[in-house]
Amino acid sequence: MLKLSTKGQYGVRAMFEIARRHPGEPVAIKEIAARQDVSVAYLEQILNTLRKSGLIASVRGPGGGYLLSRQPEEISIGEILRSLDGPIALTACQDPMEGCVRADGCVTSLLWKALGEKIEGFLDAMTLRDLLTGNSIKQKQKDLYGHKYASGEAQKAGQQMFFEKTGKAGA
Amino acid sequence: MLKLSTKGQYGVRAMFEIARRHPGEPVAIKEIAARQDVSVAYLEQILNTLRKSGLIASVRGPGGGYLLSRQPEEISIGEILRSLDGPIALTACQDPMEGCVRADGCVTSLLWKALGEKIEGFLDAMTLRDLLTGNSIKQKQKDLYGHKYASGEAQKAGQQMFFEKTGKAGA
DNA sequence: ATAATACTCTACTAATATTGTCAAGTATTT
DNA sequence: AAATACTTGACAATATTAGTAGAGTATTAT
Ligand code: FES
Ligand code: FES
Repeated sequence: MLKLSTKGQYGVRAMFEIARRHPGEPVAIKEIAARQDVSVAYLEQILNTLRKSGLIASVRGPGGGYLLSRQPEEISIGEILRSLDGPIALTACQDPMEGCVRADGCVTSLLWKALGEKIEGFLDAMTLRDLLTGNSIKQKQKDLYGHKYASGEAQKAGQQMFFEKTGKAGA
Repeated sequence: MLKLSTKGQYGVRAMFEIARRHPGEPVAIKEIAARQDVSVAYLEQILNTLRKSGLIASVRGPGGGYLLSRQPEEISIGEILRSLDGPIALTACQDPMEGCVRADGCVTSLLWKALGEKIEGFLDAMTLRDLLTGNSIKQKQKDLYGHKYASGEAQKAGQQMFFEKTGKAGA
């Protein structure tokens, strides 16, 4: 249960490949496809979406490819996944597009909401930079757990979110 | 993305209905169906699975129905969901049944693993008792966040899990 | 210019998983 | 023995995911 789409997974891995060379030469789609063992056609679809979301930029012509639009520490995993798979919506009731009439009287509503925010908090706090430095994942988790944050963007996503960001399922 | 199946959702709500009357008379499937607005046939399927997992027991004959097998504080949401939808497996690589050869060389592996454990920790720490008391969800979250746990079962699921439970994707 | 390289876009199909229904059967109690 | 209620397995409808195909556009090196 709670499966992540391959699109999302490939997207994150592709972004990682692009981030590896940042700042530097554009990364060709062909190269990413080879490294990550995904078809070029499928990757095109994915990168195209990411480009439209403004996370990457493309350079055409020979020697062209993709570049990060921002610094690695300014691109969170959460953003990448949302761009490709839409917002996290554990249940139909939590989906901003659908909403639920009963929400107030429903016990599980709070439960799913809390979980959703917890997940989103994690994904928004984790950036490409964290992936690049690799071993920082464990450290970061410890930080998250111990109530402190390591990298810039993260502060927005942590503690505050858990208690203040309530405008989501309200509909 | 990261949708929870209706099966899982209905299952949790059904368990909640059963827990409401605990300890006491068995709860008829018909009653649950009416309260939660789910078809009897679908619920039968769900409750049957839960019974086989040992979370509930059934009483036959007139006046029969379903009862909790354990105390509400001993039944976690995580257990309910795993029973109905199988283990949490964000990616194929994290799935205990599949595993991944590349796991060691893959950056995102740690990421999904960490997220999966975070989710599982949350779901295992949350019990039917918490749903019954309702307002404790917020409090519990605060507890979780602040590094302490409120109810029995929870201790197993929290801090330890984040740093020690590593046998999952190892395959 | 023009060929080679590389990104862009839309549509479509195949596979899979989810969601839920149906019907016949078994057990228990009044 | 009749009513109630759980039990089981098969199956159909639907939705989503995953991935392919192919035609097209832009850019640059020569
Ligand atoms: S039924 Fe919509 S929030 Fe529970
Ligand atoms: S490809 Fe299997 S862990 Fe990354």
